[in-house]
Amino acid sequence: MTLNAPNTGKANMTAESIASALSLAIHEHRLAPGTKLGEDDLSDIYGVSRTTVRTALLSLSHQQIIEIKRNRGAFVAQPSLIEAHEVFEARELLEPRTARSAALHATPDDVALLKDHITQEHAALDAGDRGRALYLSGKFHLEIARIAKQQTVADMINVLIARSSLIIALYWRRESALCESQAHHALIKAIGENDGTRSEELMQSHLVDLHSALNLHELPPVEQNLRAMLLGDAQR
Amino acid sequence: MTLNAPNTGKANMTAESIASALSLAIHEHRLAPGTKLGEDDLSDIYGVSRTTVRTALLSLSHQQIIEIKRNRGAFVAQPSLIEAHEVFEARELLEPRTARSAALHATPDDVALLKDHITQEHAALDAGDRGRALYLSGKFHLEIARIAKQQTVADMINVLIARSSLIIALYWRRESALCESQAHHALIKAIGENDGTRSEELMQSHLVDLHSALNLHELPPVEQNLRAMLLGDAQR
DNA sequence: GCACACAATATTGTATACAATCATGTTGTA
DNA sequence: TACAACATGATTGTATACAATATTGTGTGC
Repeated sequence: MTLNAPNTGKANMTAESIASALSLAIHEHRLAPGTKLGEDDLSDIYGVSRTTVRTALLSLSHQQIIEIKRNRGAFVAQPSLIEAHEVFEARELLEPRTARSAALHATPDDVALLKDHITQEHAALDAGDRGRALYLSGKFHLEIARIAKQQTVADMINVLIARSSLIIALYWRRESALCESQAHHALIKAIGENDGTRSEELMQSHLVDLHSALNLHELPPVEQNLRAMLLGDAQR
Repeated sequence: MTLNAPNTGKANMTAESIASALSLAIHEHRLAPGTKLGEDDLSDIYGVSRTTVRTALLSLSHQQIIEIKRNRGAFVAQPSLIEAHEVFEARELLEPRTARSAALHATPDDVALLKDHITQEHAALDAGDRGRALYLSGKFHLEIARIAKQQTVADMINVLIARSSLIIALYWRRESALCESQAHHALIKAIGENDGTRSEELMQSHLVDLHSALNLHELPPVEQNLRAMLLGDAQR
């Protein structure tokens, strides 16, 4: 298993850093939806007591990144198709107008930071690290909320982005990983020109685009997947 | 201190029920912003170990209802003025369009439920229980999100409502507690007529109205309050 | 008498121990 | 052989014990 976060196993592992490490691993699709997160395993891996692990898991469950089933343990969340739609609908409520606000607030430094983000994302893609590219792509959206100076909305978007990553793991249809790069470039341009209206429009259409790239008819939860795996695709 | 939730001190107190009890107490302004929530006190009150209390507190801190300061304990949150504006801005992003959606989904039963909510709220006001009336008023907004069948957005609104209650405790200006009753009645009417556009407009103006009822120049955090309490209002 | 340092106390943070629950493997019986 | 009841092991839930940190009280030196 690949849980090698930056400081795995080292000392000074707080509940927060463990939560971050797990969150990153899930973001980057190193941990698949449905994966069991045993407390003993994690306490061994990170060298802390189960108490600390449980705090971290509780934190992640509040972000709906993992699901804690009573007396059965923690599992990487498997958003249903309904939840998937809800998440993208929520993003469509929050992000377009946040992008407008960001465009009005953005300084040249902000724009440079966004460009740097895209550069890193491309570098990750070139290195074949799709997971990291996806993570950085999410951070791009979060950065826009930060520029808009709206921490409360940024926090909500952050959670929605994490859940989006799980949704993409389960329901993504398109093959090309580059498909959104154009949208992000156009957004940067509009934000750099302090064009609020255009930024809002671009964000809106970008999100609709992402939303429409979901495979709406796939049956995701493990049980159904098990069916498919055992009976072959014909039964789906 | 008045922490007498429905089943205070009784058996079968889970972390969740403790969190609910505390959340309700904060909602109803029985616990003021800044109040220290000592772990030993709570474990005595509810008859559980500190472990259970801590999970409850952690849950509330994730909703930003309380603030946990490392090595110093948990306190009822004291949103800053900036946060106050952010919370209402976020609500203005989410709730109007959710109200529209609710209007399109609403069944007669839903409308009856909303009316019942208002009746209860009036009853609480007549009984002089302003705290409970405020709580019910918040639940009214949450109910609309539920009718819209958007759990993800409903969860976010739920958190924002709780924080709004704290904000009202700190920054509320108006005297009349009835001021929003009209707005809620109008909303029910529009939703009952399945008039999405009007519902959205009404919710928007209702939120703007609430937002504008905040005292923008009040200095809230305890430190300043302490100054005021010790030096008198002249120093503010 | 005042400020600073130090000690005592109280409270939180973390680890460990025990209890409860669930999953699984075994055995007995029809 | 098939099924059910039971026993075993593993894993989570809760409580307690210990360590670390912050707060408060006291004393000493100037």
